[in-house]
Amino acid sequence: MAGAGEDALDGLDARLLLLLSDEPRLGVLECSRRLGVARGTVQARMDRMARRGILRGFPPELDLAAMGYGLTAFAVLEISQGQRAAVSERLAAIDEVCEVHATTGQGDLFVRMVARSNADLQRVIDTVVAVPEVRRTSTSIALSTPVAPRVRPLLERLAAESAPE
Amino acid sequence: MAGAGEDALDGLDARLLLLLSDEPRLGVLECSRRLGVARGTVQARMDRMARRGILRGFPPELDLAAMGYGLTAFAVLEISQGQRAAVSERLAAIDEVCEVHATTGQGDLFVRMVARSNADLQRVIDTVVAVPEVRRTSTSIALSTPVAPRVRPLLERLAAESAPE
DNA sequence: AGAATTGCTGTGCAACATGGTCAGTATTGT
DNA sequence: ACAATACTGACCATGTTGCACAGCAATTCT
Repeated sequence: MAGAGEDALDGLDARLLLLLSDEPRLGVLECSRRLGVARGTVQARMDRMARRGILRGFPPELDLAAMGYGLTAFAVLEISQGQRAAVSERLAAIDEVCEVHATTGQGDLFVRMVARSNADLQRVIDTVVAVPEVRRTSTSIALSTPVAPRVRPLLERLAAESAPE
Repeated sequence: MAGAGEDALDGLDARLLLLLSDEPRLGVLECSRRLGVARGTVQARMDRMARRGILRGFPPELDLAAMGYGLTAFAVLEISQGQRAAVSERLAAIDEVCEVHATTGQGDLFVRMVARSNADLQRVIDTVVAVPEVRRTSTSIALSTPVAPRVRPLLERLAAESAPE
């Protein structure tokens, strides 16, 4: 065995995930061909990663902008002490709220939301700040996204670390 | 036709996307069965949404925490005027930087990053703030995620809007 | 050392899904 | 009334899936 942390991804796992990232609709068979391993191996790896919770599935990736929700905004909320759960719940009820994190530091909650237009965004922000336990908010609009959500570099590093024996 | 905005998603599109969100590995045939339409119809809808850029694909969804990257942190960067591109480029070169947005408001760039441990996070943050054009930073650590990235509510609204004739 | 375990390979098989095409039908637009 | 568009239901050849099997190598246990 590798000896070190055991239940970590090895090079093959990482290469498989990279392959699937690039061409997600590949079947198990194609993957096995491209990776140069047997089909059963790929199947076993995918099962194992799924069991471990690493590979959660293959959800459709939607482009909100293409769906009409061209605006993204972020908000940092400061809330009344002990109201995190209550506020989170209310935020979760707003369709346009796509993500909420509780954070350390000045703000307490960090919110990502989308909207169709400036007017729509105004409405969404108003809805968010209308949550009673919210004391102070500071919002900003995303102008561009120099780095879109990605995991690839980490996978590549894993693949590089484990492979070059 | 619907009469209104034409190139919008209709109820069937939305229901298809919802279905795929719930069970992403469903084949075209299964989808057609569950939606009660012909296979060709599903195929046509998926092709159309793909052409329009709405449906970008089916990338594997990975759980970074399960992969060992249990910590997520956010940073707001204030940078020297006109250096956005330069800074973005440097940030993109850092593996642990998973997302960067340029924003309005006080901060200029908003960064999401991950790390394996506190020590690792320290290192990552140091790397980020070491970018020369960065003037001021404020980082916070994600303690929890009351609302994980989601699109579902928007799809459900679409499905509800178009369907109930 | 010898035995057992584990992981990968390569094969075979039946069941099923895929992409393609085609004709028939309803609905919408001119 | 005619053309265009969208959906249906069927067909086909091909490829893929899930499963089980035996052979092999490396590693770990006793």
